Amino acid sequence: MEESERTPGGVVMVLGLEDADFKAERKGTRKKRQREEELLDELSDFTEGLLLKKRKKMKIEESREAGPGVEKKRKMKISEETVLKVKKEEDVEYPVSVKRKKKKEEIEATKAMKLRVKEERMAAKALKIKMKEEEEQQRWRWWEEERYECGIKWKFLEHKGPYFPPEYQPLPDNVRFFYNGEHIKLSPATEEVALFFAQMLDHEYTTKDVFRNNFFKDWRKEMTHDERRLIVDLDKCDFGELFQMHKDKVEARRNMSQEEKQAVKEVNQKILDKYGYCILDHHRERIGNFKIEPPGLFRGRGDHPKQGLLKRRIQPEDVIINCSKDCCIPKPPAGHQWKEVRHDNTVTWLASWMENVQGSIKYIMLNANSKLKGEKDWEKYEVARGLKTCVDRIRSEYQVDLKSKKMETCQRAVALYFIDKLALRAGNEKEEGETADTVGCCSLRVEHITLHEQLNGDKCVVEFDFLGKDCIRYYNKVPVTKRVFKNLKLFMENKQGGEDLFDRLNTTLLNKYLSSLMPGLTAKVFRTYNASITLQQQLRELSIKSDSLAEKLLAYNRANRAVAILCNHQRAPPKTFEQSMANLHAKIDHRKEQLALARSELKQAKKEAKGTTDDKLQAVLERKKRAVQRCEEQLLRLEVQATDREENKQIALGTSKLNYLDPRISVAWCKNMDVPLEKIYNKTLRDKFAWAIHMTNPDFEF
DNA sequence: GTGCGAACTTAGAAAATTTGCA
DNA sequence: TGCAAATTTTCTAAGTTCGCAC
Repeated sequence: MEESERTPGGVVMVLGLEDADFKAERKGTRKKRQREEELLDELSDFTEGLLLKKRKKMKIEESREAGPGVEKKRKMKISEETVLKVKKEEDVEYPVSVKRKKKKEEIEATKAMKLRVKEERMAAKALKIKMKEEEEQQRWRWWEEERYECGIKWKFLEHKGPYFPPEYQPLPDNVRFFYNGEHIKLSPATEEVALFFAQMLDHEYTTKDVFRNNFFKDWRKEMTHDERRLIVDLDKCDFGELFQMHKDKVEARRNMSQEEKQAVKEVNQKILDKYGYCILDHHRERIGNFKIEPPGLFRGRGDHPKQGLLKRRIQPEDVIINCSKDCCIPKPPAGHQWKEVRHDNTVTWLASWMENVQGSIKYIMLNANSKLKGEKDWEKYEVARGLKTCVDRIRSEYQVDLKSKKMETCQRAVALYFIDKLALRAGNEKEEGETADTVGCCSLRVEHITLHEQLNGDKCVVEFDFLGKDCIRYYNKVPVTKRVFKNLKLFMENKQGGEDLFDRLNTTLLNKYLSSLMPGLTAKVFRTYNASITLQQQLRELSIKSDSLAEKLLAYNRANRAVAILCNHQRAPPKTFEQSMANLHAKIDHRKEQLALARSELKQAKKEAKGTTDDKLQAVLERKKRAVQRCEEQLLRLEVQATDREENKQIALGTSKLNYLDPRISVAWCKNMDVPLEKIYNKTLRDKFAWAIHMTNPDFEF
């Protein structure tokens, strides 16, 4: 929901008026409004840094004065629009008999209305600026405060406990389950789990044997004695009516009226207001995941041996609460008790419970924009920057170690070479049969690499092919040094495909060695370092200050993409990709035609205006020039968009932006390139990286 | 030294919401 | 205005790292 809409009373009214007037303006209005808002945001951003709490009022005045360029631009735009509109109205031919007086009155009335609209719009904008300022002032600038002593995460923590999903509501009688063609009324517990399966019938999971078998095994555990005796074959189960009911519900939700949607929104907002925030050291902080995970079927990725098992419903009796001793302890739901209430300020979680499928602990933690997460994030990038100062030394050291006679040292050097060069993950050992078979660097097996003395003109090429985190395939052909190649041959000698490539190495040993080279250095720091340094280098290479905004953004995305490729951040190509690409190309063709037309009209106008000083003809000429320019810009934007989208087909940019790229590089780039930060960071990212936005100068270097 | 649990970060999919266009 | 596409947010699985117990 828009911030301004959330405010009760006046704001809604003002915005409502504005909207009504905009409707009257018809086509292109939304774009205009957006452009105006962008200008407004620019103005607001420009002033934000100047504001101080105590001088708020005075500063608002100052800020208006501080941005004359922007203000001028905005004013020019508005007056331009007014001129255009009046012009348009003037173009309308009135019957000769129409009284001039009436026309004059109408023009006056229109002018007055426009003035009113303008004033209202200005008022709404001023309010928006004010709200943004207030939000900024309310922001906890934790990065300006002193840090707590080692290990202490907070001194006061209060919250309402987690939000529990609603209890199961049994199916209505007209939704029936059939076994072997016969209608069976299931007990509530059996029915609930049946519905978990039915809801997934349009998902590939329910076609997989492992998923089906696991589900059936766990489902039978929920059945009554009689049900268990009767239902012995999943293939004889007919969930059709349950599935249909689910589909109908989804459809109904999609087709809800505006009022119904609003009502749902309000309910969710209330839940968020109550459970979604906590008080941490006198500041209200947003909680990241305040809801207990609802029961369902386990969706392990790839060939996960446990997919389909029942994730059982979590009760308050399973939940440990963590908060201050002296706070208002959260109350468990009526008739229930917490498993435990503890007061451990050396950890950041608010609540935790043990999950039944993998036996791991789940936590309720703070949002990424919180102090606790932000401080850690900042620290992460500082450690990565620290690596920059000693990476040359470390690299020469592992080059030397590649020649070591000691197998352990030699393997460590090759592994580190891969981690550094290819940004591979550390690769912990995993328990067989508990998870999908995925690997990282240290857990690579002989079967995951193929050595080529020669490949496509390159010497000493290593071909990698393995499943990494989330079962994402890593496939790469990399030329390596002769020494690395020779070592790999040695490591693979007399080994079967299923054996470990680095049999003398694990992540503990590797990280122990790394931490001896630099405090805080672990394998994953190399990923952060290489990602950030790549972004910085690519931005320097690709961006040109005189480029258009669209071209600058393409350069940024390309730099971002280089990192995503390095880190192997993939996504499934969108299902509608081909179609949407075709649509975009059709649009480009259409725009090209328009441009050709605009150009020929301009040519004609030039011809007509040549040698005359006729104001009307000159005005037409100017208009045609503008039209051509507009068309050219739009075409360029579309073409850039097409390139960007094509290059991005299977690559996920978000992960690196969120987790690997030092935000200060991006902030500094925006400042240097005069690119509004909003173009590359959405609201969530701006919130998460508030610390970086606040502290970064244009000359920042990673 | 090693096995394991706890705590935390990183990840893509799916759902929800917003935007753009005819 | 309604639909489709794009973007953002939510969800939770799947990693990494660290410290403790034996």
